[in-house]
Amino acid sequence: MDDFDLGALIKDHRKKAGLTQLELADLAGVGKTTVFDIEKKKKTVRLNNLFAVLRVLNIKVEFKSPLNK
Amino acid sequence: MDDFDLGALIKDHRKKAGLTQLELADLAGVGKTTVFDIEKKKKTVRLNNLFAVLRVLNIKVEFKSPLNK
DNA sequence: ACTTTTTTACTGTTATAACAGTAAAATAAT
DNA sequence: ATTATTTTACTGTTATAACAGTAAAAAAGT
Repeated sequence: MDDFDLGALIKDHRKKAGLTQLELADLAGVGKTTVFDIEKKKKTVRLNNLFAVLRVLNIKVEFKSPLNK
Repeated sequence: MDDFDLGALIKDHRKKAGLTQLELADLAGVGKTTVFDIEKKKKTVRLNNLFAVLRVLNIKVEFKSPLNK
């Protein structure tokens, strides 16, 4: 669940969108270091910053449990 | 995507697991304030802390995009 | 090969998340 | 209704994420 390489997913989508780290950072309203950290799988980033990046790249988040499945 | 009430989901699962905020916090290895903040939809929590809580509650995270769908 | 762009990596500073402690509401239990 | 438990809310302190700046390494373009 947690070992999933979210950084690679984001990098891949960023590339396909033709964006540099800096451009993505600007669009998401975060610093370039934050985008770099996220792609490098840093786990201590703030949720709102990650979500801001995901929003730009049109990546949606879903939460699944044995209950609400 | 972002307006989803994750706090309510977590609170619901915690209740169904018969855990108090403090117990969940201890199990997840975070402070009680963090669990409180997460349930109150605070968006600036750290990713690793949120994931630690989700792990205890058996809630999985999925990332979906128009590409990898 | 050279130039330009991008990424990686490190810095010092600033803002703030995380935390334990406390106490007052709110809720549940007897 | 009392008591006990849990949740909410507020503190001050500490740890660290975020940030811009810089520069070197890597990649892409000419």
